[in-house]
Amino acid sequence: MKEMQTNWIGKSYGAEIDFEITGVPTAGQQLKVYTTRPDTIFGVDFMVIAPEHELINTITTADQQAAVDEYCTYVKSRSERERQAEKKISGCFTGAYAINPFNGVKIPIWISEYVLAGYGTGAIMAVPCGDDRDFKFAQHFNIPITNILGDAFNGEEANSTKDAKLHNSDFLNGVVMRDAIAIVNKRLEEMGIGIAKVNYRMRDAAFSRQRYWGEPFPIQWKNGTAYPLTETDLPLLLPEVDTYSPGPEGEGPLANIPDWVAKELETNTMPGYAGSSWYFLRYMDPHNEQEFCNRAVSDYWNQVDLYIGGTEHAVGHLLYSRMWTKALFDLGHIGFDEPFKKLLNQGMIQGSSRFVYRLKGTQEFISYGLIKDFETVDKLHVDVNIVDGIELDTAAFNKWKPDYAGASFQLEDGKYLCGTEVEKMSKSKFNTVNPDELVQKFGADTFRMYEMFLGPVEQSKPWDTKGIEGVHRFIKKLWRLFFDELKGKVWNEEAPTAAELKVLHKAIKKTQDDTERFSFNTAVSGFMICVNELADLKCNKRAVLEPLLILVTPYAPHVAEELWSLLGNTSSILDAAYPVFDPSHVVESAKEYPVSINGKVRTNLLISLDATEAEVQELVLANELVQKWVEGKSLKKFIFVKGRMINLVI
RNA sequence: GCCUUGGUGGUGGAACUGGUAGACACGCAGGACUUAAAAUCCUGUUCGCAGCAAUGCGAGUGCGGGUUCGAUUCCCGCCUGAGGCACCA
Repeated sequence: MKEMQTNWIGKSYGAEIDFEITGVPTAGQQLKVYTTRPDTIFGVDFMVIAPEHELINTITTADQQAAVDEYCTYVKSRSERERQAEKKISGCFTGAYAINPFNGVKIPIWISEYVLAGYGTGAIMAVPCGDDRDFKFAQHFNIPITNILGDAFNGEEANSTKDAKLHNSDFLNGVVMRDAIAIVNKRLEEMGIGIAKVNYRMRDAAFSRQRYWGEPFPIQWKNGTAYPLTETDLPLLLPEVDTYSPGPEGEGPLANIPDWVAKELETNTMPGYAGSSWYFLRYMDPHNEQEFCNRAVSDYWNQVDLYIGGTEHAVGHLLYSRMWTKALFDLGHIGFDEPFKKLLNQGMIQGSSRFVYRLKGTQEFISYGLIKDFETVDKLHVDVNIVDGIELDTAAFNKWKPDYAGASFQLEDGKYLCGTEVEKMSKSKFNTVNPDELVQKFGADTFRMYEMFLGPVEQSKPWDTKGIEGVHRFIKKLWRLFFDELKGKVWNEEAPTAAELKVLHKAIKKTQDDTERFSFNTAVSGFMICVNELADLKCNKRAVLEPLLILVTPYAPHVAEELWSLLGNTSSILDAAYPVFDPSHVVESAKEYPVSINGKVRTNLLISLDATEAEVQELVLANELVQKWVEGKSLKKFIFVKGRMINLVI
């Protein structure tokens, strides 16, 4: 996550260096390159400039003019996509040379599309022995390679290390590369031909959307120039509209409002992250007419405790939110420079897709197990709702789409079997399931709890309703502790027993711990255990059930609230005090210890937790089964971990 | 190619600091209630071998090694799934 953000920002430390250019029609020109490795300056064997670089026009020699023109035309003919996809090595020599400022060596200047115009200066110094791309380029065009790495360079592939000692590097010989960077930078600055520089990756982040729902820009256009509204005209509110359809010529819906257009107001609106980057601050002080949030108020509420979001927000919402917060912090408007205390990445619920295989050019469908016998089949997504497991309902398939009305099938064992794949859930993949049906059948609480019960929140997994019955049974069982189908109300005001209090307080502890560490699936299983045990104890006592309901509330809020009110409570369960764990209810006096002999469990012994190690050893050795194993051998070691286990080494 | 993660029964998963692997649930099998079904309840369910049985023995957390009295957990090497990054000099 942090790495994604780091990559997105793309901060790099390097240097800009000016090189004299020689052997060209127009004298006195300089080539400015950006490099993160000034230490490798004695290994520069050629320069590369981007095909869009402006120097091309003035440094290309007459001899090379035709070749350069041809190359630039070729590059223009290739789309961005092509350039990304097929990474062909291509380039062209300009005929010009740069001069290495330290040793006067003439360095040929090449053009290649592997250098991007938009980053750094659009020009690089190429060091083939230290950079993979430069190395491949040099090999491809037979450019001699200078080795400044000594034994660290094998001549077969580039080595990008910073830890080697420099060779062939004049005043840097023997210096570790990492340390040489600062030395070179200092020299360059003294010579007035270079400067240490931090670079960022530029992003095309359009802060503008052609839609209605977003903050309107307080911008007014006059003769094609944008002017900000004066402060007295703020806030600028979205106008009421009847329709959200796009404006003429693909503009935003605001372009449909005559009044808005007449005032020449900007018709685009701000993107989602404009408001979502700081709305949590406004929530703290929503009615403040003077400022976005009073400092005393934000000091009181402080940071957001928990941010739950998928990784897709890493470089979207989360990153911008952090940036805005840092800016507001620097300006002194808030007292913290990170918006969120804690981050939780929930996993994605994926879809489980099903496929059918159509013989090319026909309406004949081949069952999954048979497709290897055919050469050309089309693999097509099929609606998961007409597939039972992996068996296709062929009649439903015929009805699914008009095209398939006349489809025929090649079956295996009388069935048409589908292929499967786990993918992102998507309508286009026909693997979506509608939660409404499940909510209608089982209720929202069951649905909610089942999602939690599926497994750890941060894990992605395919949606599968196989176990939902179990959660639903649990909720019904919880209900039956209060109301019996035949007898009606069964809950009572009797005083709880020690055993019942133990069950309750075990549950309080477990829910607390598991919720704290976002282990919702195990918390749900804890509730199941608690309800199972209370049912076994036939406990229908209010004194136990009421606290349990409060624990359950975040997990099954509707049922909890309903039962809470049926118990006669007049205020919401959301306002009830959270139960306090009392360890005295769950203390054990004895433990059923597993007794291992050489690491294998051979028996269990119930032993008091008060017993000393010597007493335990005596008890264990007296045991018949243990004696059988120990017989004839000597006890080498006795391991006793109080409250855990016993191990005998013989 | 680089980085981050995961791999445990038929299935989803549990085991929090190295201490009884498989909690809880699904599914399956058998049983109770019922004219029947639904609902509910009870019993069993990692695999293999032996036994009428209670039970016993052995193997077992992707694979191969190591550390340890003891490893799903720690270390080394490998296989494999998922996600992200990738001409950024």
